Amino acid sequence: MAVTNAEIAAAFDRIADLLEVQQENPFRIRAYRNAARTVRGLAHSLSDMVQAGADLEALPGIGRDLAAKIREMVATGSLRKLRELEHAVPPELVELLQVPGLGPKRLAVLRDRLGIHGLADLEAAARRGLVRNLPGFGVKSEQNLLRELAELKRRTRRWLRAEVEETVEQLLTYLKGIRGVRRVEPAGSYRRWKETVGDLDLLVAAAKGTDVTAAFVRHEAVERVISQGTTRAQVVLRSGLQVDLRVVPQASFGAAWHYFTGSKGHNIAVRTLGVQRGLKINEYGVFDRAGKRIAGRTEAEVYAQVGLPWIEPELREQRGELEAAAEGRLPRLVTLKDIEGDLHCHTTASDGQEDLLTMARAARDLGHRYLAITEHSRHLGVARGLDGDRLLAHGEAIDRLNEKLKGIRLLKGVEVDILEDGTLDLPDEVLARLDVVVGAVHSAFGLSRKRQTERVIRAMDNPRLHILAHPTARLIGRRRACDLDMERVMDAAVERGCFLELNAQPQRLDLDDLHCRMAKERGLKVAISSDAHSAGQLAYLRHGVGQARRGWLEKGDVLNTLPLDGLLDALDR
DNA sequence: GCCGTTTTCGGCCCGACTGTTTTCAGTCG
Repeated sequence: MAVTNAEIAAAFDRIADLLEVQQENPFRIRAYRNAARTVRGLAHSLSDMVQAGADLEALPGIGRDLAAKIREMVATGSLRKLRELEHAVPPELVELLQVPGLGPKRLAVLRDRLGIHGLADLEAAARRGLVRNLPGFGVKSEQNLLRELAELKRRTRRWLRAEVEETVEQLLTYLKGIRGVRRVEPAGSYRRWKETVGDLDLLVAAAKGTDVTAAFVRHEAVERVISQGTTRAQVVLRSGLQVDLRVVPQASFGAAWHYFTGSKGHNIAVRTLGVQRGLKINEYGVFDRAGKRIAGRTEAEVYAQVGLPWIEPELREQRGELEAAAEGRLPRLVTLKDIEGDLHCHTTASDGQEDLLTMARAARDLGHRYLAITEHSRHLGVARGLDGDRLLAHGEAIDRLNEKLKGIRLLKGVEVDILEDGTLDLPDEVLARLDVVVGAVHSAFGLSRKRQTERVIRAMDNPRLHILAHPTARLIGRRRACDLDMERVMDAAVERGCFLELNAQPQRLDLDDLHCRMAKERGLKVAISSDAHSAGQLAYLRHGVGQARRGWLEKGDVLNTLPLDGLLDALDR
């Protein structure tokens, strides 16, 4: 089977880890990490690109050597260099790099002086008090290592972005209440709307002399303080979430916000543009050769100094946004306000929690002009899926409600199961009487790539199907994506006049950002849908819009930015 | 290992905090 981009990226990262343990040239290590990031962010399969004879060296951070390694990986499925390194370095040794506070230098000391080769060795040595006497270590670092080892066992999770939204709001409110604080904003991956966040980055602009970090670490939710200075503090909340706070003067706010929003790769690229113009860019501003600050109050000022327009945070992933900005072809990203309606939700008729009227009113309150009611079909027993008769009766109830409703139109729909052989779970004559047919895989997730791809394409062969829901069926952190040849699926959808969904449930966000970009390249419109199972969940659309924006989608790339008439035309296959 | 309107060699983003030092190295983001 063809090697995936993720596998190639993982191999490069693994090489970087191993080189790090060997204390290789840090720039060489960075080159591997940069390449891994580039590969991970590609919208095309490298296997296909190699087969098509594409110029790999045109990719950022890929030169002669790494291009050859990519071709080797595609041809053989593995890397000789990686095998040699794995042979030379004990695997447990690499795990030690995960311990916060332990880098390659101190790791080498532990290995050479105490023969430590893994987490268990380190714990035993620290407990016996052997670590404190090593050069560069002391009692404090020995204790810290023991605590980090304990932490490591219970931690190592990422958080769904949606999970930490409430915490963010609470912390922002708290920080704004501190005297002398002028402005508080989230930064980091949270601001870039990544589907998961590893920790939370918050930025504060404060008047001189305001002791923000002292007040911050006193917040009731803070369990432990990792570090605390005058301009920066890192804490762990009771929930286990790590929060990094930075404090800067107002004149530096834009530069700092840009810097702490990242991504790291984007920042480095912007700084490098600065260097080329004789400028130094840091979190305090943009400085000329004389060391005079010439910008920094706003992000736009910083970008302007390197000759670029302001770039939306969701695009700052070092995936071509700087080039697009330089050439004046940044996308005008879709916004929540562009959304005209929602094409996927459930009521008490299947596994939803609220009735038709409640859902309709809630959707109208969000400004929607239409809402498709898409109950499950009979095959999905656990969700009390509907058979044809119940579904048609439900449709009559929707018709009756539409006569009374003002300001919003309910569409008759279904989320019909795509069975293992690619047929749909309800007869065509039932589907023909609906406005919107959403099809979804809810079983046999583990089929081979070939069979899964054919299954989905066969479902789209049925002209009654309009939208393929949560195409990969992944659940972030819980169930991996189905193995689909997404390029083939998308090509097939375009040929057949089908659409793909971006399911906005926080644990799905399926299509993901890269898939959105693949769709856009093909002119395939995406439906951003809440899949709400309650009235409150209708607002989940914001998560979907965030993901869509990460995928460079514009208003015209999103199916449900169409007004009702246009939508019904588009659904007419 | 990458990369080039200063360069095909010699650079490679930059600052904060901690702990161990007694002026700084290591680590992190």
